[in-house]
Amino acid sequence: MAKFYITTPIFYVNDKPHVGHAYTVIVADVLARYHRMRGDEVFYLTGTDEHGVKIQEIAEKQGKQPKELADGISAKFRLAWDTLNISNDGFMRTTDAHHEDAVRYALSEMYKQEWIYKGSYEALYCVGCEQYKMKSELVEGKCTDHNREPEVHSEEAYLFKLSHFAPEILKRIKSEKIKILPVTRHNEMVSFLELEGLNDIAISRRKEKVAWGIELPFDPNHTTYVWVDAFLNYITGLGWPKDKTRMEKFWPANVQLMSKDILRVHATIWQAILLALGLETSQTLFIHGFFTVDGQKMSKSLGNVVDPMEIAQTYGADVLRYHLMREISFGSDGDFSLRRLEERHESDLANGIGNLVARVLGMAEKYTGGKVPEITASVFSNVWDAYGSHFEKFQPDQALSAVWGFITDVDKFIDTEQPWVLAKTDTERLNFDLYILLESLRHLGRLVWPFMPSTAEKIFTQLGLPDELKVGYDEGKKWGGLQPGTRVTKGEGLFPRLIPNP
RNA sequence: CGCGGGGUAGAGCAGCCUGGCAGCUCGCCUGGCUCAUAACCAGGAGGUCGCCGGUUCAAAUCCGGCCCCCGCAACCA
Repeated sequence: MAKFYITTPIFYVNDKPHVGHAYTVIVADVLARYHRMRGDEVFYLTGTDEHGVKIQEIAEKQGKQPKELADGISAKFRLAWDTLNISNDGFMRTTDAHHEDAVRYALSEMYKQEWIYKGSYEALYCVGCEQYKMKSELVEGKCTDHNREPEVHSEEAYLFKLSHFAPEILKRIKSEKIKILPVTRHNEMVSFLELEGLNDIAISRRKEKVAWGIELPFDPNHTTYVWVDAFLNYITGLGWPKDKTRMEKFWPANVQLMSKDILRVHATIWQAILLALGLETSQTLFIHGFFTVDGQKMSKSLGNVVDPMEIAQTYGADVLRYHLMREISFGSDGDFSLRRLEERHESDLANGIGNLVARVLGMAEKYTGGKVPEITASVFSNVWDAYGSHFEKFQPDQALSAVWGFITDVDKFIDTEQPWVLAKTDTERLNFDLYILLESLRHLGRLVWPFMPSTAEKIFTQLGLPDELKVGYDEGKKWGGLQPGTRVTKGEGLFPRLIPNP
């Protein structure tokens, strides 16, 4: 039995989840469920990143302790993922005690081996604000509030010997030992490393500056900065360093999903930390794009941030899952639009899968009293081959396309066979066709399960197959799994139209 | 010369890596069917694949140049 370990980034708890977070988590969920369906032993990890000066500041503004703030937002993420039916096996919080212990352990180890050394860090201090600034907060090198260049303060810090690992990392990326997908991202990283290389980076801040963080075990005046803390979740989530069996079974991760903005740090700093700790590097980094909303950048100031909870509550989790997986070509940027979501709901879900299921079960009730006929037969080309190969190539959107092609084939079959005529003229052929149709719905349920788990379960219920998910992958994709005599019932429509036609 | 993505039918997108009849969804037109959530099926109209040049028997696809749009600029998925 193969293992499959998949991770999403851990999300920063400065605000509640938005549709971009949801997208990453849904993609990971679809891949995780697909591998579970195949019978692989799966571990799916997500979580929240909770330390740092920003959290400290937001908490102060709200008159809260940082931990209190983090608890609240972290809970919102978990609730959102429950609502979206995300099947993660672990949820890491960087404030979990065993994570903090592990981070201290990692820091000590790296310090002992001199991968971490004392040096200095150049901080930018704006006298006007009386605050340190990030490079990203400056416009043309100036503080936006005071229109002046910040002073450069040199500050004691601990540095990580990232530069040492650059050649090895480049080698591994080139040889695809660390595989970066899609190809354009691989090329991007290779040229970045070849042209610019890597400098050592500061991994600590003075405690008076960033109090909300994990103290360095070898210097209580410093807390560790985001890198060591956040990245380690990918292995502390497996119980590292204590739980050796789980670590040995699942590490290295088969797929680490992320969006393009954090590729660089994952392909460099994170891999270097692993090397420094004597661990295997990641197998695959899969990079997806960003969303715009109705063609515009999603931002708080524009007020167009999409809340996945609202969408799920209005339309249903499966509708959002389907839409995101189908609409966005996996790996590239995409646009999120409610109008498109509603369009897809009507055409693909209501008219497509919803109508087909109702159509077939309606006929079964009408013509055979809801009993699966005694005849078994197959006519459709094997949709499973295309489906599986798309998944192997990390193209879940293509896999979905193949499933919808299958739906069209079944609709076509009904039109060609005209069961409503056969009902009057040829009972044997009618039964033959009905078996094919009902069995097709069983396959449809299985195909759709990784994407839309609730919908799949509804289909199985209507087909009288409560235990269908317990059937193994190879067994389940064979034709003829539906037993003659099974009692089927046309239940509630899967996706009632939002706008009934006149 | 900072990095990257994009410009393909009225709208939204795929195809480009690995050249070989330009494809999908929505919308529109015509026809069929009546089992189904007025759903389904067939046929059709609609595109100088941003512009210019090159390579090639053959270019949306490869190469060079230009124009326009959009992100990012080592913690916003």
